[in-house]
Amino acid sequence: MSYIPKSTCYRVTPQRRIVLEELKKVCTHPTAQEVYELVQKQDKSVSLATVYRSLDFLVEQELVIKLKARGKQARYDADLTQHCHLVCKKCGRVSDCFDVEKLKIDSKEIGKLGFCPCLDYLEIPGLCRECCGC
Amino acid sequence: MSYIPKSTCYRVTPQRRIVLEELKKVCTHPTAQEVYELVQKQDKSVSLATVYRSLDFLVEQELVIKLKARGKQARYDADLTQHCHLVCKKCGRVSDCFDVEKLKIDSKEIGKLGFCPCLDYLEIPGLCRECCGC
DNA sequence: TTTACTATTGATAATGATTCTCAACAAGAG
DNA sequence: CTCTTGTTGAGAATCATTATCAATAGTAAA
Ligand SMILES: [Mn+2]
Ligand SMILES: [Mn+2]
Ligand SMILES: [Zn+2]
Ligand SMILES: [Zn+2]
Repeated sequence: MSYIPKSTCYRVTPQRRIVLEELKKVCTHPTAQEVYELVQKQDKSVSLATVYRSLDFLVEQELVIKLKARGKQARYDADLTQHCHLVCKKCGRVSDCFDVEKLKIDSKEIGKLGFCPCLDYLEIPGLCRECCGC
Repeated sequence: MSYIPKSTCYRVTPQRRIVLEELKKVCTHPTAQEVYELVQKQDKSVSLATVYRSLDFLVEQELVIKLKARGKQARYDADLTQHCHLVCKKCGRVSDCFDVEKLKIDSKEIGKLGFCPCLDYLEIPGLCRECCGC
């Protein structure tokens, strides 16, 4: 009689697949607009709104990380290996820092302040090689 | 004959003074809108645009720090003693961490990656006491 | 297959924080 | 006072992101 809603897991659509695949190809931490341009090269019919929705979806599925960085546009990263980000305050470029040992942030000490840090989302502001004289 | 522009340093206007004074009173890292509401209690005639402009000005003068934090609105801090910020990913609250020794980020090691970090602008994402079960 | 239902999409409008425009005003130099 | 430039309030514009909505596509029951 009443229609029982199914478990609904057919969620890997062609659009979402393209977004994830294109994001995996690059290491530039592109903005949504930049992802859209990459996706367009694969399929002209995918809309910008769908790119935004796909990115949201992939972030929720924890297949993609969303970076706030500097600037107005968010940036995205499909590399899930633990690393943090070095964000240039001048040009906005985002580079990776995989050697997390270089960041000896003492989680336990911060924990005593009543705060559970997520260090894999850490964005360290500064100046990149090109923008920094030193 | 030609008018030589003066050194022009009469820049501490009443509006800017109120903005800075109100910001110094609080430790909540308010948004521009929240600063506007504080300023309104002192002087109803100050506009939101002026609050934005004053905050920009104070940031440029390095009297105020601008935080990107999570969320859409920027936050501001008039406390210039060296400290970093703990940003709750859930509720958005920003708290201070003055004991920078707790953050033993190795600037030299990061420097080897060709990046000059500004650790006094560091925002550490995580979960605050209220939002974290642990 | 046919039907019923729901998720997803493209196109487009709306939102909202921030920035810009501009005429009026304020203040310093002469 | 006069000239010039900085600052303001009011409101418009910008632009990244989100919401709306009708159309479509996928799924499962019958
Ligand atoms: Mn990365
Ligand atoms: Mn602070
Ligand atoms: Zn740079
Ligand atoms: Zn919280």
